[in-house]
This record gives sequence, C-alpha cells and structure tokens, in this order.
Amino acid sequence: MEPRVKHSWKLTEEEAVQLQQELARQVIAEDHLADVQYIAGVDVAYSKHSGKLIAAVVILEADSLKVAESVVVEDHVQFPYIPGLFSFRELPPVIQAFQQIKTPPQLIVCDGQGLAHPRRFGLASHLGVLFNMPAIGCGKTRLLGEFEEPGLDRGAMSSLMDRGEVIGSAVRTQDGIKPIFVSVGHKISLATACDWILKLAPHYRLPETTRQADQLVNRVLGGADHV
DNA sequence: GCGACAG
DNA sequence: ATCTTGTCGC
Repeated sequence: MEPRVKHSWKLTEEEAVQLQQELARQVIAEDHLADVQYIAGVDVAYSKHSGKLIAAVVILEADSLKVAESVVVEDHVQFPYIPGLFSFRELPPVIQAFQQIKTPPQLIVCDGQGLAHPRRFGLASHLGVLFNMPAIGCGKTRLLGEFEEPGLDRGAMSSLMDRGEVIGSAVRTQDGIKPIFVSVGHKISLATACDWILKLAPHYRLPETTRQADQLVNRVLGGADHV
C-alpha cells in the first residue's frame, strides 16, 4: 500500500499545526466504506531508553477477528510528544509498516483520537487522509471534550462534546468497565465507527485490532531489549 | 498564573 | 508511552 498524500515530517511545531489545519479540510465524516473484509490495527511502543520506537500494523479478518498478516517497523523518535501533535511522532514508522502490507484492509482502527482533537485532526484522521481510507480513532483516554458517564452495560454510550459539537463517543465495550473514546477518523460516520468498535471488542475493553497490535509491539520490544 | 493534556 | 510489586476486588 502506498499513501495517496505525502508530506514532510521534518516540521516545526508551527508548521505541523498549519499542516493539520489544511489536511483537516479533507476529512469526510460520512460512510464511504467498501465491503469490509480486512481491518487494520495500529500501535506503537517505545523502548525504555526512550530512543527508538516499534510500530506494528496487524490485519484482522473481519469475521473471525484472527490475524491474517502483520508487519513491524523499528524507527527512532524524531518528534517530541506534544498533545495535539501526536501523529507527527508516531506516523512515520506506521506508514512504513503499511507500505509493506500485502493484504489491503478496508478499514483502519487507530490507538488515539480522530476528530476528537483541538483542530479536528487527530492521528486517526491523519492516517485516514494520507491513505484515503476509512479510519476510526479509538483512545483509552480523552484528549479533550466533556461527556456524561455512559450506562454501565456493554454497548452504552454518550456523546463527547467540545465547543458545541459532538466530536466522538464514550463507549462502554464491557459491562462495568471504563469506557473508551471513539471518534471519526475518515470516511466513516460516528455511528458506524461505534458499531465496528463494539464488534471488534467482544470480550475485552479494547478492540482486537488494538490488542493484537499492542501485543505484537511489546513482544518485539521485549525480545529485542531482553538481550 | 494555574490546570489539562491521545501515547 | 515508560519506570515497576504487590495487592485489593470480583
């Protein structure tokens, strides 16, 4: 797979913000999905020495939720962690991993936010726009926005609001566990995004896409660091 | 100035 | 995210 849009990653904080504002205009918050047969999960882990990072892309078969393919890429941190500019830190190796994927997915699930971002352009939207592909933002915690506590049953959800807009949903994926934050990345509606996340999280708090990618990066990190 | 702040 | 053991609770 090759990204449809390419741009420099060597940017100043100001340039990164400006780029987000430009690319954010391309985000589509409506369903533009083909038949979803394969779904990509993305995650990144950092070495404790905080020098390198491991990015993984896993492809799950939509019906069985089994891993069909996976790619891991190691890279070096080139951008600091700045809330709101997260994608400039993690996407470079993630994109390299996608370029090695041989089983094209029809949907991407990211560990982070999509439209639930100060400039409505979180990691999931960034990745979705670059590959011109449907993407969902799924974070363990919130970047911004206010929300009411969802009902305690699996499937319960409430709106994540910011500046008078619905920017995402707090979704309870299991009875009585903390909700996760789902938002539109690209080419998908919030309702459809929530539906998919619930399908992808039948037994755990996080969707299988994120869990599988997370396990993979940590396995690689542990095996390379446990020398 | 004081908090909040995806991973 | 990462540094880290045991421990309180279902």
